Amino acid sequence: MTASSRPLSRKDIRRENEKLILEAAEKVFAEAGFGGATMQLIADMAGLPKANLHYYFPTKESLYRQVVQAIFLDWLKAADIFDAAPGPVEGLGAYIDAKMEISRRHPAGSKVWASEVMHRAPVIQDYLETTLMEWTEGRMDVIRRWIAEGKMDTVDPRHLLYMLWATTQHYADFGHQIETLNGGHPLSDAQWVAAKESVKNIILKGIGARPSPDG
Amino acid sequence: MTASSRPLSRKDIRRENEKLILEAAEKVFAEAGFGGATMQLIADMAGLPKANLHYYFPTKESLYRQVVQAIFLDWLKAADIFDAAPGPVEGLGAYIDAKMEISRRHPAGSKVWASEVMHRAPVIQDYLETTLMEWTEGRMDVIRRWIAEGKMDTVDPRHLLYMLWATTQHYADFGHQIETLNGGHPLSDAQWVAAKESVKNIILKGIGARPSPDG
DNA sequence: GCTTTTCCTGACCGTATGGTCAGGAAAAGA
DNA sequence: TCTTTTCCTGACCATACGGTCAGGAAAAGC
Repeated sequence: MTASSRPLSRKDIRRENEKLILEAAEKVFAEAGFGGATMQLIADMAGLPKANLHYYFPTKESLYRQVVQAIFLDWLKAADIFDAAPGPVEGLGAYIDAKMEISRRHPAGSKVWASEVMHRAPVIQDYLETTLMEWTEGRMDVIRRWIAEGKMDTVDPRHLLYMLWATTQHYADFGHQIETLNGGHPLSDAQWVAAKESVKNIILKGIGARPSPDG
Repeated sequence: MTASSRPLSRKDIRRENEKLILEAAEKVFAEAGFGGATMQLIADMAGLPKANLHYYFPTKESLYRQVVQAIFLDWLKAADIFDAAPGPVEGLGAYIDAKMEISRRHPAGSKVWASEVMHRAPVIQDYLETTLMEWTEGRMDVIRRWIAEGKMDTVDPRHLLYMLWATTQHYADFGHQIETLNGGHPLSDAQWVAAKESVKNIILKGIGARPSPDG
């Protein structure tokens, strides 16, 4: 038997409610944009009175900021695979898989990020200039190393990264368009596999990625 | 000497003001999203009183609808090159060039489109289901023909199209992020050329596109 | 010249929104 | 048990927004 009826401690309550609010906020911000989202709608979706939202998050901006930050951290984490890999086939392949999986499982987050950047990043500009900049430089170094080691063609690592981001996030950000062009149905499991394979095949072949010797 | 001081005819006035409003609206909708945009801001940017906007466009929705429609028609037109080409190298190459050029010259339009689709296309869903669907089917036929003629590898034409859209539009929709990662400077002419070449090289090689015999 | 149509706009209105607050409930701490 | 701290919320407020309208200016039509 679970402890379902045990009275929640203060910490539990706070954690639980913040989670409820952040999840609801992510969905509403993704569907309506920052300007179109309303605190009332987020409150309804979280099942809490509006005033309670303002108890945990003083302003709409502060709530939005936390949503965007959470997404950004998630993304950074998802790219750890990149470094450990012996070469582009494994590294970029796994990275594409991971980002496609995020697009599938977490499309709202991707949309919020896209919307934030499209609006000139009013809230996370400092992240772009520091954390993302450093992350990007590091990944470009990895790619340059692979090129120097003859594991792939000489390509501009920056534009390769942009292509990876663009293609994988497209399946979340433009998911509605893709769904419509799929006859109104969400992509099936098999179709997601096909999408991943298509992306990986074209890009890995496109950069002349050669499998590592000891596969 | 130009006819700068000639009194404008009714038609001229209407055309001129509608153009002013639509241009201002596209920018404001792109920067703030539909929900964040205000008629007052659009009016200020167009240099007209707010009530005058409502004279030409009865509601905010109707103005937004016209902005999105204009963008959509622009995009369709830009893809004519696609059909006439003898093979993927020329056809897809020219298509990538054209779409990259739109991303460079017309980024606001791309952002408005992206925002509309991300919000489940409340205004142009019918376009997605009819015009875009037909357009997509037609282009996939062309790609299948090229595959059948041995001019490129066997790839899923649908996901190839998505990759083309994603990659080219990324340079408009995420232009701010790209600019930030470029040290805060917009891409130079040379950098745009490099971007185009990178995209074309990777994708065309990735699909095994073979140049047409009579180049 | 006279009438009709189109263009223009300051002032106004109802509503919805982000945010506040007083006051109560209840867990934590002593 | 008593006090303190945290949690909770209905009612309220000021503002900003989309949209209206009456009435005037000025081309177009005759």
